[in-house]
Amino acid sequence: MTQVARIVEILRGDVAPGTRATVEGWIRTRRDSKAGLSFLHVHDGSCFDAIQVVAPASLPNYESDVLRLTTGCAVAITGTVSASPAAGQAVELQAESVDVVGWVEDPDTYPISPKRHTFEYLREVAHLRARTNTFGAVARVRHSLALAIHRYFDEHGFYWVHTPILTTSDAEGAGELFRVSTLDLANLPRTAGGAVDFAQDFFGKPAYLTVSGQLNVETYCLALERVYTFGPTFRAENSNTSRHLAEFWMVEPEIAFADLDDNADLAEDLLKYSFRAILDERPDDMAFFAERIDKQAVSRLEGLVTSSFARMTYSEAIAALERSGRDWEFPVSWGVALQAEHERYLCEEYAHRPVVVTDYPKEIKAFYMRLNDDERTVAAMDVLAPGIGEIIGGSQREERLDVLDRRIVEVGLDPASYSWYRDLRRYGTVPHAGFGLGFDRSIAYATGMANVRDVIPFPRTPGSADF
RNA sequence: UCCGGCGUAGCUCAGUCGGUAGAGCGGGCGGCUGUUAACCGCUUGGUCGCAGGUUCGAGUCCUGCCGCCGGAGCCA
Repeated sequence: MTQVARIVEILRGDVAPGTRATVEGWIRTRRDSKAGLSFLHVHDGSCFDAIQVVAPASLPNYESDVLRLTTGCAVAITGTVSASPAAGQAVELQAESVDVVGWVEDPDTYPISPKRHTFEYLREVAHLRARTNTFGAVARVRHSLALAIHRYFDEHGFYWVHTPILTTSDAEGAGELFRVSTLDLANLPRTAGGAVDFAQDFFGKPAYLTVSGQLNVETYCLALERVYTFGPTFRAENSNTSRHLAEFWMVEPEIAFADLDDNADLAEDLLKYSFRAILDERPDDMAFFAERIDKQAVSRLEGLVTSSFARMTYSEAIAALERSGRDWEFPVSWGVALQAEHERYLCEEYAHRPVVVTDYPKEIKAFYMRLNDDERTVAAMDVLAPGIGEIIGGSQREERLDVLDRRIVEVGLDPASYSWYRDLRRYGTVPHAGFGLGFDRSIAYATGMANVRDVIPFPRTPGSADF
């Protein structure tokens, strides 16, 4: 009886030499030898490496099938696992049968030919790019990081809360919203005044895709104490950068009976735990990233998990920027928002590691962030990572109803629109805090991939939502 | 949205001063070899993004449009 084995099981030695096994996967390369055999490299996604299959010319379908195999063909190969006599691999599979499950109908135009491709090109063939070394590695690291994040929270008493994707809250203030409607766009119902009559829409009012689960998850925080969201988030901003997606994944923990220091501790602990997990669980993929994508990929993570993050207040950051003697494109003074060039300096040149910047001027932050005693700043924090910029943004939340109302009015919003959010402050309010971690940005940071469009399977950006 | 750059073979690119379209890789054929991003030879392969304009002649110069990429802003 022959068992189907994942390639990783064979390569790591779980299948003893001499054992018959079947592997199922896709051809990466084929090399023929006049010694009377062909070498097939087969990958199945179970690990970075492909397995070398030795296909002897004595196979009945050697001429008809094996010699016609090209990159991308799907195969099922049964053979004997054996030690490899040549350098390059410890074990290989001596084929007894090679079944072609699916041919590549035209090797000349197969989009993933065995050569280097630019990432820009591969985005155009996103349905096939997962077969490449790079995107297979990204997929495995992405999976590993997601599971590590869930595991961290589970081990620390957090509950995963499924906050809604659809929302009718139109004033979250975190970005442009995608409208969701079942109205006939070509024949919109109108009110007497001529406006679109959203009373006839699916929810009886305007609806959108969520830009953050935070406000919702705060409600569960004030019941279960430690909670988090992990799901897709949507922003209809016309952002065209290597760090922005219209649909991205965000992790938003929220902790009760906690202040900004607890929040920063959590952010640092979570990042260290989950990045350490990548190093432990995906050494093969990370070695590839360090070799081919970004030489610092492994050393950067190793440094991150063993050293503490730098921490400074916004005021200290401004002072450091002023002392730098740099000629900033955007002049620095207390009260201005930190620009990309400032954030880059702080983590890449000033601290040489991730930096937590806290206590920003209230004018440049959201209304729900807790007002500090100085009445000028709020208990906000950003975590800045070298090479990628802001990967975390968070705050201690304003738990005092009178102060919250004052802030809502100050920024021009209507307290009546936040009735359930205000109720949390009316009924058993407690200090609490939380943050948003950009999951895709974290993958980019960990792998050294330069563009978040290449760390998510099917990127959505302005003007682009194919596949 | 703003600034900059780029659109030439399946892919990555070169193409000089405006003068009949090139290379590498891939694919095909052959050679060689327990090979390993193999190597050697031959070969295949083009709406030069689209539409106008200038010119005897445009891949090349001009105008408009479309698409993509990078940076900025917004943010995660």
